[in-house]
Parts: sequence; C-alpha cells; structure tokens
Amino acid sequence: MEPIELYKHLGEETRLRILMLVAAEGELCVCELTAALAESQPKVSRHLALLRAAELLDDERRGKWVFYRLASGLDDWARSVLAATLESASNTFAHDRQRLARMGARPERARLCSNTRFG
Amino acid sequence: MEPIELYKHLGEETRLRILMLVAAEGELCVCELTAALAESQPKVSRHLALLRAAELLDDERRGKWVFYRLASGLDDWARSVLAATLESASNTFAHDRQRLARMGARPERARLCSNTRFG
DNA sequence: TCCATACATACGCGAAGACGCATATGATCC
DNA sequence: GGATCATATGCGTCTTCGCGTATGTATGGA
Repeated sequence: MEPIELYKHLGEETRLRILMLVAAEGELCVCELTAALAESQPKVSRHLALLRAAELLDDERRGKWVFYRLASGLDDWARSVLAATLESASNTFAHDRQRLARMGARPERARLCSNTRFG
Repeated sequence: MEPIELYKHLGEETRLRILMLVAAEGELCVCELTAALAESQPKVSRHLALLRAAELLDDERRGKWVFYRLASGLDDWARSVLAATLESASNTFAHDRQRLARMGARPERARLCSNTRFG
C-alpha cells in the first residue's frame, strides 16, 4: 500500500473514525459503527465500501450482519500509523467508543483475540 | 494537532512529497522543492502556504530564499507518523531526493543539526 | 534606478468527492 | 412466501479542492 493511498482514506473524518473504532474494537458490524458514529447507514456503508476496495478493511458476513476488521494483509507500517493515531487520544475517538458502549442490542459474537473490548 | 487535520494534508500527493523531503533533508527552500518535485513554482508555493497555515511547517526568509522545515511545535505522534512513512521507502520519495541531489545551483546554508544530507 | 531572481497570491475553471434520498439486495423468522 | 431487519448501491446535487495563468511583492545586484 502506497502512503498516499492510505492518507487519502484517512483524510476524511468518517473514514478515520471508522478505522479508529475498528482498530480499537477488533471488529464491528455496520449497525454498531452507525450507532457509534451517529451517522446515517448509507453514509457509513459507502465509506466502508471505499475502505474495503482499498484493502484497508476485510468484511465477513455472519447471519444478518456484516463485520469489518483491519485487513489481514495490511502493512506493518500502516498498522503502526493507525496505532499511533489511536494512542494520540483525540476526544472524538473516545466519544465514538462511548456511544458504542452505550448502544443497546449489539449483536452477539465469538470472542476474538484482537477484540480489546474484553481486554 | 487533530489527526484529521494532519491526514487531510497528507492526503494530497504534492504535500506528502513536500513533507517527506523536508523531513529527510531538515530544511529546503522553495526552489529546491520545486526542482525536487518537478512541479511548477506556484503549485509548490500554494501547498507550502497550506502546510504553513496548518502549522506543519515553519518558514524563514534568509536573503532571497525562504526555507521551510518541520514546525518546531509539531506533536511527537505526528513526527513519528512522518518518520514511519519516510522509512516505508516508497520509490516516489527516493526519486524526489535524487532529483534534488542532481539539482545545480543550490543555495548555500549553515549546517543544521537536523540536516541529514550530511549524515 | 532598473532589472533579475525568488517567492506569494488572486482568479476562474474543471474535476473529484461527499452527501441525502430512494431503492435494491440478502438473510432470517414466522 | 411475506414481512422485517441489515446492508449496499444508484443517482443527482452541491461543495471542496487542485490547477494553470497571470500578476504582485520582496530581496539583491549592476
């Protein structure tokens, strides 16, 4: 992945917030992202499609839900950039995670190693 | 500096290349950047103005030339993102540095601690 | 003082892209 | 099979943004 391609995607606020949420939570389905971001479903879905096309996110359908996680083939340097950004602790990202935590009726899922909600 | 603000600026190729060159070289004047990027002077200057307004770069006039360097107040996490990107060794950045090295009539300057051209 | 060099900016245009809305697709449950 | 939930996408619009061209401003030299 070329740096410019990563940064073009990070340079849009909704996409950045999506990636921070997914990086923090391990995986999330679209309805969880929609609630956490407090944005419309089509808007979230369209940005997810772009992140998927850029091979930044992997998607997997399980039942009614489609779960998104960081792409397995994502370069180490890109992962480190995302991690550093998450640690920079902007309030926006914390607010999104709080909204997610307060969300009711979240789908059940198998526990994942990378899922830091339990960590 | 908010992450989104950094990434909006990194998400444009000319600006990304400018920042990689400046991060690598310590400081550069506009004519050096114009030559290294092989882009028009107004185009380079306009992007420099944006990076200056965003407080990503500091500028300093010395005689006829205006030199740009990474802003002294730049957050550590932002610096680490830039450093990681530079190390990711995209060919584009190497080509820009080669054009710079081949450039004739570069302005004289005092040696800087951060100037890795001598390292 | 006139000119050349180095850099900055104003303006108008065109392309890219983000959005809202409506609708299509896919899965589950009865 | 019909209803419903979850998600994706098509379309038209509107805004953002990058660009080329022309021109303005500052510095230094003859």
